[in-house]
Amino acid sequence: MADTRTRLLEAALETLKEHGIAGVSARTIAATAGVNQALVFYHFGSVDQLLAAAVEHGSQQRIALYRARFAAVTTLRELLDLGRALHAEERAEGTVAALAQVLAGGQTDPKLAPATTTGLNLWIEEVEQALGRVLARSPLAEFVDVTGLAKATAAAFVGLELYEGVDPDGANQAFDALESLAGLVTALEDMGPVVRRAARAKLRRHS
Amino acid sequence: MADTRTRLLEAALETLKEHGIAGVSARTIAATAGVNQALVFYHFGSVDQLLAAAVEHGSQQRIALYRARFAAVTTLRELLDLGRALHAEERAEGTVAALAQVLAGGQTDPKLAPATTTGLNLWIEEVEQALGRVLARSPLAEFVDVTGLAKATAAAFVGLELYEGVDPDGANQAFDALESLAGLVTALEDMGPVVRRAARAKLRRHS
DNA sequence: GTCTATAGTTCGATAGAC
DNA sequence: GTCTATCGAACTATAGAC
Repeated sequence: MADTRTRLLEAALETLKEHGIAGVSARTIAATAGVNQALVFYHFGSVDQLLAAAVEHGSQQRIALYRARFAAVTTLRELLDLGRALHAEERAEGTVAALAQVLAGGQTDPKLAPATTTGLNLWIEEVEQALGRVLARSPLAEFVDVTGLAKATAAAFVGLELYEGVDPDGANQAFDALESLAGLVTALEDMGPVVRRAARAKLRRHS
Repeated sequence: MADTRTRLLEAALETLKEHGIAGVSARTIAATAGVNQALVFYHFGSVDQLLAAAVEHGSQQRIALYRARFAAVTTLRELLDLGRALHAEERAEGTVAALAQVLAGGQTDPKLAPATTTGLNLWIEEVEQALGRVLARSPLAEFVDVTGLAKATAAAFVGLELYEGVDPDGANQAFDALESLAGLVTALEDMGPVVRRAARAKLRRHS
């Protein structure tokens, strides 16, 4: 059994997943952790600060588990497969769900916003590095900002996570569509130099 | 000045935007509407039911304003331009922000989930029809499920809206990257039949 | 249909015993 | 470091006057 501080951090994540940002309180978190309510304020000062710390703690914990798998990605298809596996595992575990809840809370609570950004950036960094490797040899890297694409990917990922919470079938359909869309990009990647030159010329004209 | 019922619906959206799902209550909404707190329960039975009604009300109101512009879209670039304009207008108005808040609340509140799905589906339908027109003449329509892609687009859109709330610069960067990515698809669209055949063959092999 | 008043609950946060 | 006890505030929901 971990120390009280750690138990509160993990209870905060569990409570966010179970009751949402509107349902967390010092009392509900402490009950989940099996400790007294006053300890939330002793260790973290306020509920907000506990939530902020919990999101950073959780993101770091989870990303450490995925780092090796991110590093092993070399193709777009592998990246997409990892994304879908990650989605399934994180949905069961709940860290991304908790992140999504504080992201919603951070819209109006200035104390929650920076913690959310920090937690999101941890994911974005991993996606960015994998995406950079994957796109390095494709015509895309020339015209698409990889950092921006990583941010869009992470934001979209959270949006899909929230969507799945209210419409699981729709979310599955969405993931399937994205998968076949990625197939098209892979196809473009594999094309010969003639086609790539043509694509490049077209891209220049459009950008 | 509208009737009390309508004022409560609009006050609920305003309060969701201003204070988030964790900050709405019969009292805060009634205060925004300038009416007594008890009227929330008289007209809607509970706060949850008011929120559910407000989201559907808001989505219908806003989509009616955009329907003509969605119908005018014929190319992917036009669709993306509309998406970015819509993003800016809705961010100022706040309906999508309110939808995102009940989406977060709907993860754990069974009374909120169906209303969120209904509200989201209104947007998805518009995107789906425009997307169907845009992709009809491209090789994409053969391999990508348009309905699924519309759902992914809407979910990603909400995710980006939430991301913008905590990191505006990052969100802008994400939108720019998506824009240049769409340029690549446009380029593929414009390619000659030879290239399209090659792409088609590749896609078959990968799917 | 709108208001006041109120019951009963839960909340954040602190003081103080151990 | 952890607990009990507690204050003051905000909350949902209802009863009842107008």
